[in-house]
Amino acid sequence: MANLIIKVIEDLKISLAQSINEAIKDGKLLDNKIPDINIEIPADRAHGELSTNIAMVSARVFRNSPLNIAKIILDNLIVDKSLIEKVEIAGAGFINFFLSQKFFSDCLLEIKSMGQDYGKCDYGKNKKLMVEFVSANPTGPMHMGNARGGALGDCLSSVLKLAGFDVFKEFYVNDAGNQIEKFASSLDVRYRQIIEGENNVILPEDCYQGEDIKDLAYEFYKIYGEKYLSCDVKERKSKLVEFALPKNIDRMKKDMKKYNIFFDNWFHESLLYENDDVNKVIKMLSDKGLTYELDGAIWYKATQFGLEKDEVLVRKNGIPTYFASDIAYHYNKFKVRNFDICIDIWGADHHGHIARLKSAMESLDIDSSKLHILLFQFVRLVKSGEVVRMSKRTGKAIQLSDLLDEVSADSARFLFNIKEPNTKMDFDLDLAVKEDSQNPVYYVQYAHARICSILRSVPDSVREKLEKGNVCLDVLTSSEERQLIYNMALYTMQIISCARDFDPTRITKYVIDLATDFHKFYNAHKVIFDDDEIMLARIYLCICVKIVISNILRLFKISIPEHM
RNA sequence: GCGCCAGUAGCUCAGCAGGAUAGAGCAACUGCCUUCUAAGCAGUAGGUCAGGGGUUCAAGUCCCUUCUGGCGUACCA
Repeated sequence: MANLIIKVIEDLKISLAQSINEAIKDGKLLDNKIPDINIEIPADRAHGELSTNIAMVSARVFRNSPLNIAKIILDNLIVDKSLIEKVEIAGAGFINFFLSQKFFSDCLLEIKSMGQDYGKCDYGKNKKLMVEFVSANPTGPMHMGNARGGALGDCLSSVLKLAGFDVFKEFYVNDAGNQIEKFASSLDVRYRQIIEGENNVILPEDCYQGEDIKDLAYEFYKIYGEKYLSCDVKERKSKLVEFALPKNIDRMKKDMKKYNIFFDNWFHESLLYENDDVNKVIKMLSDKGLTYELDGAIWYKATQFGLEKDEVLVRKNGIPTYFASDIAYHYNKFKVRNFDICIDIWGADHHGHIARLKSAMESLDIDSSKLHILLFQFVRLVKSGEVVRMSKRTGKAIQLSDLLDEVSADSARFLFNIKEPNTKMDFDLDLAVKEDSQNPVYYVQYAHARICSILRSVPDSVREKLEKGNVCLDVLTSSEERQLIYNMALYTMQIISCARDFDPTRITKYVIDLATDFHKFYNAHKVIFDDDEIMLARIYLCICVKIVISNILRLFKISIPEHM
């Protein structure tokens, strides 16, 4: 499945290494260790399609000038002339490679023959990987942060899958512990307020203040009336939670569906309590002498591992902390379900949790480097140049569902994947609903629709020739055509680099670039015109661009319009 | 105070494992549709890459430091 450009680069590295070894053998270069050979993509195509800085990097090792070293390497260098037509030394000692017309033609043949599979590779082969994302608290509605995390997590999962990983997507439902207790108390107060009057029952400050709690209590009241007013508090609370929690979880599932996100599993935190897993990991830590009791609480000796302070595992009220159950959860991911790599996507406000979780994992003999935490910074919603905090319609804090009422899932998924996760972002509502080129998702979709339009106007006679396969691609020599082909040639490498860095946002930028290359080509050249040979080649090129663009849109679950 | 993240054109941001002359879009100005979708393209103008040191053949990119902003520093999650 080796992709053409990747193969060319690998071969080139071998050739360069051979050439250098040859020169060492001949005494032309000092017999020292050769630095790693890097092949780069020059920013300026005047410098060729590929280049290496090996002569500069090795100047010190060989105690020679970069230009001399480059000359010596070039003297011995044997490359595949059918794919690399020119090699030159430039600048301070770069060695630049110019790819042949055959390479460009072969790229198109590869794309066309792989079709929907173009971009697939085995970079992550045999690696079982989990992406856990969104994992919104089920005590309330989902917010803008969940929207960003959701788009990032889902698209990252797709990229990793394409890169060959065995990907499992999970939503962690925090349906246990302290915040459920808080949820219960909040519901309880609201329920009693309905019956006894708002002024007669006070909502404590540490309860959830949101309107959604009131709504849930009211729904409960509509069904059961005052039935649970006089019963035991504990029973009332548990009835309220039993009623409200599934409703919230259902709503999250609906929101996710609307957002085109489907999880392989919704993992309930409560399961860790039912199976006593939380107590088990606490006991494991205790058995290693890593816990102690103070003020009625059980603490983890985090300071023993260089962290700032020790952390509570079990509160004095007996309820384990989020930290404790998260240790159990990650123990489950690695030691029970045997994932090789786990990626957690968190809002940046959780970053303080990383060090202690990793520390606890190491204490449980789990290699914490297998856990990657992807942090994303906060999102602000902006409309008409102003920050929007509340929904005008409902008067409540902006929720994910409000966003999706205004903005298409296509637009939201794309725009949340434009900015690198670890930078703050303003989500521009005006831009997101705009159906023109300013909205990058339309810009890309438009390129696809344009191609479809061209393909629709291909004359039947030409279509027949195309199907017979009599296409000579060597006539695609203009700078626009070459740029377009070369960019498509790099797609698989882009996928690998995104998978390596766990960053889906580069693919978004890549497809925008590709769309630009296509629009430029479109304006510079006519596809349907009187020269059959060139027409056939350009149609073939268009088909390939359509393949790559639609592969990416499909990857990100964004619609692929044929007309716009 | 300490820790994490950020600071690039008037605005919003790219800059992919340090590479060649720092790039887009928006806003401003100028062109390109009797010809495959102008939701497009070409051009002009716009910069002390927050400041200062350092490492390197080469620094927006790495290190140190100062300044500015966000977040964290709970028996919240």
